[in-house]
Amino acid sequence: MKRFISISLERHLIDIQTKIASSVIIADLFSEDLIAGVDQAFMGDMVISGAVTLDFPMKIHELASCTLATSFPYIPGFLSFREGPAAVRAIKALRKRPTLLFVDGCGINHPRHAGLASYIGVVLDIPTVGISKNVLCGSFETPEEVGGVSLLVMDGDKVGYVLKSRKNCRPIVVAPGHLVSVESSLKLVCRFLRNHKLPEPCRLAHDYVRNVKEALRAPNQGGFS
DNA sequence: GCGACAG
DNA sequence: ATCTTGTCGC
Repeated sequence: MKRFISISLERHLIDIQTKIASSVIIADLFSEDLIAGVDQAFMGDMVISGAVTLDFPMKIHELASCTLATSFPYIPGFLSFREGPAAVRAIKALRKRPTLLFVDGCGINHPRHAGLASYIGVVLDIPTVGISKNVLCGSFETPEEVGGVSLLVMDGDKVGYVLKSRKNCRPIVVAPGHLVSVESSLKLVCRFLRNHKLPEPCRLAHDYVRNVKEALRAPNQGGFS
């Protein structure tokens, strides 16, 4: 395999992640007043982030997006430096600040306990939960039954869960990002599951960012020009 | 040393 | 993540 960044830059980024991790608080200090989800898409050398806030019946309340030039390659363990900046700006663009944010990516279930969800949570000081479709690190047993859950462990510590959220779908990984306990991260995800593999905040943010991307690729094809 | 490796 | 049609299973 090839190196994408220098040893010195990697060391610097690891320092940043170590600081992020030291700022992370794993405890229930959140409210469910305004739930939100954020997700990113790529088009050429652009990163597009879409943030959505939800209303009571889990419907979209507000949308905001941010498109930036991609400034960092994808390197496992360093995703926050690639997607974090755009995500932070998309969330800041929301008129109402979320009180709980669902992020597509790892939380404390990360080599340095500083995944994208933790990064966004600390930078914005907003409670976050990380949801990923694949395991980056940690050991676990694969749940087979729908609704089945197993602990995700790292060095003897519980850092999250692997959840079989829907039939015929691979299990998803859930972990706290910031200001949410390990137990609550799972309860929250289960509470916002609605017959899909991913919880509504993530699914709606994903749909939204895909629409933003399509609109950028085909300007004026949405009518009213 | 070898393999794994969020999106 | 992204490139992509049909297709198998609920």
